[in-house]
Formats: sequence, C-alpha cells, structure tokens
Amino acid sequence: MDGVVETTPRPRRSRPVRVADEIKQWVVERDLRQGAKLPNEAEMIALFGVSKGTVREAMRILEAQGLVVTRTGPGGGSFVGKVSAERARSLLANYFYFQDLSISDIYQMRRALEPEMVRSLAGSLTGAQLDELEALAERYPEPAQTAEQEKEQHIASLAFHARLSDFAENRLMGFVIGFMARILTDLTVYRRLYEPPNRTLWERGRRHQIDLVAALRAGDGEAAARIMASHMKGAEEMMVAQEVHLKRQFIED
Amino acid sequence: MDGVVETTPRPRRSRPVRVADEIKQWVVERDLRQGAKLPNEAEMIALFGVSKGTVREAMRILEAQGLVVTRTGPGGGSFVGKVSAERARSLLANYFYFQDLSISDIYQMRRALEPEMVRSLAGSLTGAQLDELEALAERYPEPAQTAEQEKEQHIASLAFHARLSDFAENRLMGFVIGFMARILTDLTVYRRLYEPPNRTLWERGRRHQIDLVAALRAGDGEAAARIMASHMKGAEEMMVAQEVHLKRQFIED
DNA sequence: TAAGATTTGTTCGTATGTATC
DNA sequence: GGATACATACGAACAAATCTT
Repeated sequence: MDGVVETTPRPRRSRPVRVADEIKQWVVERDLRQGAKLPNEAEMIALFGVSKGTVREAMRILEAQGLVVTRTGPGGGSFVGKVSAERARSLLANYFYFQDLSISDIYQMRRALEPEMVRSLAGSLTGAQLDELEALAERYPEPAQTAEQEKEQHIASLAFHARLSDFAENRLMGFVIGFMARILTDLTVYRRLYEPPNRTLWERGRRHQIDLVAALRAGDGEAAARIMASHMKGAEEMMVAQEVHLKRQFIED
Repeated sequence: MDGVVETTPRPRRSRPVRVADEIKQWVVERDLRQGAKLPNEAEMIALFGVSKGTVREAMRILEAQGLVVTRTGPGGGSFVGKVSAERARSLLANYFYFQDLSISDIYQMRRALEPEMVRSLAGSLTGAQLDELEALAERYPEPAQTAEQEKEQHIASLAFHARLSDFAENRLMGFVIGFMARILTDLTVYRRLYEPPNRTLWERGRRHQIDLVAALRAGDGEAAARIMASHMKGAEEMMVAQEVHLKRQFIED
C-alpha cells in the first residue's frame, strides 16, 4: 500500500480495439451521419500512429458491428453506415444462443407486446400496407395436408407478424416483435412431425389474421388488440400441443 | 428488361468476413461451448488457406461480436466466449442510435412488460435478492434538493429496475427491460433542469418501489403487477412533465 | 475498349510482447 | 532467469476492385 492510485486492472484491450474506439469517438464528436466519409487507410495510419494491419483490424471490428462500410477504388474508402435491423437481429441472436429461451418465454413476450402494437397501429396504416397484410393473411386458403405444408404455413403466419412489426412506429417495439418472429421462423423444431394437422386450430388462426386486418382497416384499435390477444393465446396452445421446442443455432449475417 | 436473373448485388463480402463465417460454422458444427479452444493462428492459416493478417482480421470480427476471446502466451490462443449481456446491449444500442426512439416509445414498452415481469417474479425470489432490492429502494430517503440530486435519484431508481430485470427467469424479457433501463440511465437529458423537484411524485415513486418489494416478498404477483403498472404510469408522467428527451449517443463497450 | 489512377485487399518476413514452465 | 509457445504489431510489396479518361 503506497497510496498510488491503481490503474484499472481491465483485461487489457488490444490496440485494434482501442483504435476502433478512437474512430468511433472521432465519428461521434463530429456528429457524422450515415454516408459520411472516414479518413482513408493512409490517413488513419498517420492519425493514430499505428500500422496498416492494425487499422484494418480496427475497421473490421466496426464493420462487423455495422457501423462502417468500405468500398475499394477511387472515391472509395470507409463510410459511416447505418446499422441495419437485420444485422442488429443477428448480433442479438448470438447472445440468445447462450441463453436457452423457451417457447413460453417468447409467448409471454408476444402476449404482452403484440396486442399493444396493433392497438397503436390501428388507423395509421396506409391502404397499400393493409393490402399487403391481407395478401399475407390470405395465403394458404386450405388446411395443410402434410407436415411439410404445415411448416410452410407456420412460417407464412410468422411472416405476417414480422411484416406488421416493420410498420410499427415504435421502433423498439417493432424490433423486439420482429426479432421474436425471426427466432420462431429460424429455430422452431417440431417434435411430433406426423401429428395430423388440427383443422380447427388452423382455421381459427387464419380467421384471426383476416379479422385483424379488417379491424386495422376500420381503425378499431381495441378490437385489433382483442383479436391479437386471442390469436396469441391460440398460437401458444398450438405450439404447446405440437411440443415445439427451440434449437440452439447461430444466425448467419 | 431482358429476363436475365440478376446476380445478388451483395456488397461483396471481404475475405476476412468469409473466414469469420467459416470459423463460426466450424464452431457450430462441432457444437463447441464456452471455453472450448479454437485452432491457433498457424493452424487457422493452414485450415482456411489464408494469410496471418486475414486470420487476424477474422478473429477481430468474432471478438467484436463477443463470440471469441483471445489470450496470449503458452496455453493461450482463441476460445469460444459467451456473449455477455453487456456486449449485447452495446451492440443493440448501436442500432437504436440511428432510430430516434422517444420517451413515449420506451414507456409504452415498459408499461406492457414490467408489470408482467414482476407478476412472474413474485414468490420466486430468494431472501437475499429481496433484501438487495429493498436496499436499492430505500436509498435516498429524502426528496432531492438540487437538480443534481434529482438526477442521482432518478439513476438509482433505474438501477432498481435494472437489478429486477437481472432476476427475471425469462431472459428475453429481462434483457429488454434491462436494455431500456440502461438507455434511460445513459441517455436521458433534462430540459428543465431547475424545475423544483415535485415532492408528491417523488414520494409516490419511492412508495411504489417499497410496496413492490413487499408484494414480491409476499408472493402476491397480482399486487406486484398492479403496483408496477401504477409506478410506470407515474414515472412516465414525471418524464413528460420534465420534458425529458433522449440524446443520440454511441454506447461504449 | 483500354489504359491509368486511386483506394482497399492480401500476403509475407521479421520483430516484439506476454504468459507458462 | 531462461526456454518455450503463443499472440501482437510493423512494413514493404503486390493484387484486386473501381472510377475516370
């Protein structure tokens, strides 16, 4: 004990990581927006006093996070890039790869959020958006004959929810709901594949989606929320009945 | 229009990115878990037929996503790393940096989720967890005298919610709620800093947290949900009254 | 079409840092 | 302290992509 203030015993960040942070800071300080040009490699080397390899590793870090994009050739270089919803979903999926989510975890969230989303959405969708949703809801007019068809219908149904989430004005809510639809699309596995499809459950789910679009078209938020709540309940029952479970899997960029 | 199917206009993935994907796949195929050792640099070079620099850039990409960690020295090398909640939050915050979330967006989510979370939590918390929450709720027994104090109290209150979210069994719900608490902690900016603190609102918020812990201790989920719903309503009112808004800002790793 | 300019992409050799034995 | 086994960093050279003329 000699009174010297300890330097932080942080797990030593490598030089590329430090350079990446400096670049990030450089961008934020200047309030650069999407498309703004960053210094080129040679300038970065001079700016941060590191080698070309280190600069490149730093750029790859930022690129992996979606924060910059890079092009070759004259007029090329690195630019501030908008992080896409797609990339954000992938990065988040990497986290939940280690978390063992259950079907009921996801449905607890869906029950809480999706009715709320459609309540807000009622009356604010354009005719084209409503038509698109209607088209999605009206695919597969007949109940599935095979397990393969049933899986296709399930995925189509999730596409309806994903598209709906794209339209949400609340981007946080839209993102979370879209994320769940994607997880369910990519990661659901059926245990009882040869179980005969349940015609009643199928018909009710389809009815719900069509009624939902009608309620949205009419601008009736309360009705839309009610229908969605009922739909979520039915969907969860179907998942439980089919003993669906989730599979651990990295999602590709 | 000549009927030729366009090749995907993908922005050409660089070799390091491709190698990073191959490594990811290599890991998934072998179902490696946290701590498993990856081939060292020399082996990677042979395995993927690329140079050291390319391998290093690929490893940086994976490191930036939290998927691997690297140590130097004998017995060192790269290892499968568990993505931390902290890192996942940072990566997600990068996405929302470009999305212009509003206070009401966040509170629409909090109102939908936090009562549901505490409903599930009732009766399943340990004594130690409840004591910790109680301690957090009972800080700042007196109303703030200055704007600075008020900000501190606000942050302390958010810490209560963040801690609660750590305890949620539903990791998706816990993550989203913790993410919002963090956004509010890091990014809130007060417009009317010198507004005299509202003693009634402060007292009510404090009361809510204490009552909430009591309800959780009693295992009364419905009461907990009711209190949390009321608390969220009050918190939103306070934010609106103070004309709080969010600030665009990258969150550091 | 072709040539030239510009900028990133990739490789290799070498040297240094760091942790373990 | 010395040997060993790793990652880390640098610099120079060359390759590839893309834009301009």
